[in-house]
Amino acid sequence: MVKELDERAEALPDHIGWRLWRASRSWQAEFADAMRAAGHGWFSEARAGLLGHIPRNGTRQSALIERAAISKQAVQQLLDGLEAEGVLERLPNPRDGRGKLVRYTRKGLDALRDGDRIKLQIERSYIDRIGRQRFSAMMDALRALDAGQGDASEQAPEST
Amino acid sequence: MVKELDERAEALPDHIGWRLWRASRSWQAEFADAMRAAGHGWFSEARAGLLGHIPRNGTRQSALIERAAISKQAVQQLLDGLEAEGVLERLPNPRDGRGKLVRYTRKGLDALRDGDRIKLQIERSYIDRIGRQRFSAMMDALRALDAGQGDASEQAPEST
DNA sequence: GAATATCGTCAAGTATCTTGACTATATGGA
DNA sequence: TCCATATAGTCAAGATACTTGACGATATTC
Repeated sequence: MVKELDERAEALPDHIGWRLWRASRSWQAEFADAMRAAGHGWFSEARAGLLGHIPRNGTRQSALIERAAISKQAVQQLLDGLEAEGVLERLPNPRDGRGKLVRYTRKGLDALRDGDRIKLQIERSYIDRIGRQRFSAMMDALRALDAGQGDASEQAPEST
Repeated sequence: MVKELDERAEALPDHIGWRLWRASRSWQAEFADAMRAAGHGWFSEARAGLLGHIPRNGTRQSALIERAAISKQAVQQLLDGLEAEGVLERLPNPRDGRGKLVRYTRKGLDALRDGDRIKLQIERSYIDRIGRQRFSAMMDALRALDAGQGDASEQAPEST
């Protein structure tokens, strides 16, 4: 092994963007691993990002497009995949002949239930690691930040 | 416009994973936009993720592969792109005929300097929005979380 | 009912990753 | 000194997650 000078204390980032990125990636990876381990092999982070915008009672596909910060074609492709996996289904919108409604299948709802359980487990592990007070302070700050931005959707608890 | 019942208060997520994801995405987008606006049109989030692992004094390519949590081929492809953009250069490692050293070009160092400036601007805007105390509490919690995980690299301030 | 906007789809291309196979060099003994 | 094995990097092919552009069908508006 060639160990040399470039190997000494190489300074790595420590700013809010880096920390958020690390924490987010870590959470995503942990969650996705647990979901796949729970039998939801179709789960991916991109799909999770979309599912997070689909409430349990379903939504119009066009509403989804407004919310997710990606192109409508990307939304459609993700929906295609999720529909093919049997997680979601698309129905014609009885009130708009152009539109479609997206809703969870039984399989999708099962996944949401497992997802809720896993989220609580991860949250507990975080609280164990850094303490309830620090955890709460972090959530508080993150909520406050998000409230300040607001690209449309701002609401209360639920879903993936 | 067809406004119907599915349009009422659709519950959206509010758990730590969602909040981290939102905050991280928001920061990344703001930073990348500012970088591109500053003339660094080659900048992307994936590239930023790699650059964050390259200290200002350069590194061995293989050290980079250990740090970034992606395959060596992915690292190589990102390096190919960054080298083609003239942001980085790869030199033979004089102490290891197999290896290469990665270091910033003048253009790369200029980008790092602008990046530092932009990071400070974003940080200030965050502090303005949620207050210094909440901001510090958030950083503290994020650092504590990261320290608990540790996939190798843990160090002090610097770089993208 | 004609102009315009919205909803969804199809097609094609790009960025960012993956795994597998391979070459070249280094290292650590017999 | 030579051989076995590990390490550093590359090449090729493919998957996933996006993008923009073009389009048809239905709604809305005047």
